[in-house]
Amino acid sequence: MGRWIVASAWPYAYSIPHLGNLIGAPLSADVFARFLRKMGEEVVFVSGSDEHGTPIEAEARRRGIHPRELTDEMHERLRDLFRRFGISYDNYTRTESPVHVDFVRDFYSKVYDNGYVFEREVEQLYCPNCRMFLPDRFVTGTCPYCGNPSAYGDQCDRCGKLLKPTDLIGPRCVFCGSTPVLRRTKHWFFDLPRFAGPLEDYVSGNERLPDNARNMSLAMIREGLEPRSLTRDNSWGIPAPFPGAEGKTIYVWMEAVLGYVSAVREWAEEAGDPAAFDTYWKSPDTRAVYFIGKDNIPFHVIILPALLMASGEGYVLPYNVASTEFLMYEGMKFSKSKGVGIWMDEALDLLEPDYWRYYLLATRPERKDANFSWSDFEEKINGELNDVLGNFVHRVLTFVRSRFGGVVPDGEIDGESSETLAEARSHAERSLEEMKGFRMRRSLQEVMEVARIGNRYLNSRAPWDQIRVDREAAAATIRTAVSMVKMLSVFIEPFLPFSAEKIWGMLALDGDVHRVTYGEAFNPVPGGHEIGEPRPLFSKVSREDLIARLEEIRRDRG
RNA sequence: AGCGGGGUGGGGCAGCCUGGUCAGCCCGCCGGGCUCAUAACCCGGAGGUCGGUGGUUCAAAUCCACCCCCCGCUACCA
Repeated sequence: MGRWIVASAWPYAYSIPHLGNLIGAPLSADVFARFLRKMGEEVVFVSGSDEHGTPIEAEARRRGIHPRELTDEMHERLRDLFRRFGISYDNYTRTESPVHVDFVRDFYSKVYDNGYVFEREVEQLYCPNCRMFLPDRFVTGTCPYCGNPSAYGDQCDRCGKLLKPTDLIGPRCVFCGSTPVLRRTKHWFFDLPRFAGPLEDYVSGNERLPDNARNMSLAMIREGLEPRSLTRDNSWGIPAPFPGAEGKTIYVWMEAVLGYVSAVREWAEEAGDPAAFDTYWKSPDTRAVYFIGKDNIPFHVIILPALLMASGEGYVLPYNVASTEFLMYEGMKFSKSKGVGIWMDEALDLLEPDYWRYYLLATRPERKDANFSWSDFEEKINGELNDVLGNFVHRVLTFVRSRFGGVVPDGEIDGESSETLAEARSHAERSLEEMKGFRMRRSLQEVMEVARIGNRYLNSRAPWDQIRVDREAAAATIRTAVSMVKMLSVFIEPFLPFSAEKIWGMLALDGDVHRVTYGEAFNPVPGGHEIGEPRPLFSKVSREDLIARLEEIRRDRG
């Protein structure tokens, strides 16, 4: 039996995640965590709201409220949305959690004591009106290369040139439009370059890392790492613990990544078993898996491991960083400002979560960017989720009701039937192999294959004919088919937990489908067992209706 | 610009690492079957020579070189 930390990227507590964010981290992580639990592994699945940083501080200032008021509300909304999507966190916490704050301060004290932090004076743009230093991204002006009047201090979105904020012609504060001035300030830096060697060994030695993550990281290491600033002049954040750093806070990124660690500590303490923290984070055989979008690779493959090393605490390095490519929306990038995409709250207003879970997992951007399109959505939901899976379950269960009075007949499973069960089983088992390799789309496909086999089997056995001439044979067919439905409910559970629960309920089986292990899935349903009332699991969707309703929802919300 | 990923029948993808048994899967299309089921399910068929060129090899979608096209990333936004 193994022990796993499943970590999902922390959403920034500023806006609702869209479907691309959902599949990239929380949903993928959830499927994996549920899979591990069914494998009988020890799992702790954590994430939380990332609530510090300039955007939130600036927004709070604009509204004249304390940032915490903003993040209190957003944290609750996020927690609620994840719950409604069935994301089975063991701990969904936040960076304002006292456990996290203490952990971060303690962690960086150790890194400091170990000699990996140094201070340096830098010049940075400062907005006298907002009375705050401006990160590069928050300075706007005219691009010196292409003349784009709304280039940002880090990059011009039109010509793609990388910029420094001081390159901009006519720089302005993005919040108030004032002209920023250069000011000197002191910052504390993490001496990342000193970990180049160990990092290179770690990255090149971890052959599980996806190609994109490994290659990108190795290239960065070889090009030369630079020290990373650990502090900011923001007031909203975790106070830096370094001597002389009063008034400085820890840079959000360098702090929020530690949430993976602190969230496990908090979970262990709340469970009344503080020692479990060390068991998870400090046992060399614990496997820590991170689910992130590809834009987060450098932070998880380079900076996080370096920080963990620098602490000297013996924390386990990432076993894998399961990064996904991006999801596009009708061929365009998701964009809140342009209204391109679908957001988690809207999705739940349109359909039950398993519809989204199915589509997103079947379309998961694993090796290249994938595209959400309504026509594809309609096709997959109607043709696969509804017609293949939903209809198979329904036709089997209604047959038990109408021909056997709702009682699974005590048919002896014959040769053909046991061959079919074996075939179904081999696909089910293959789905587990795919999952171990983080190929969730194929894993899901293999589970769906069980339903396809079931449909084929029913057609070839034709129990509606059998029952007129050979009730025994019909009984065998139906008991076999019911057993396949059971197999399906267990194997589909990580992907579609709500539907799995419905199927399990209609089968009226004992226990909890979320806890039952894969091994149990293969035990045939005994003859004489009475099932519940079958109800269709899904219904077909119409993209015109959905699009129209989405527009309605947006109108209502203003 | 550098780096990474991708280009396979009408659409969406797998196969490529470990060359031959690979041209596969889902959808769509055409034809047929069935009627237990949510006009669902099942069977058969047409359709691709695997972005281009050149090479390695007895043999290449699969290895090598060069070229073309699409997308993304490039670290102090989170």
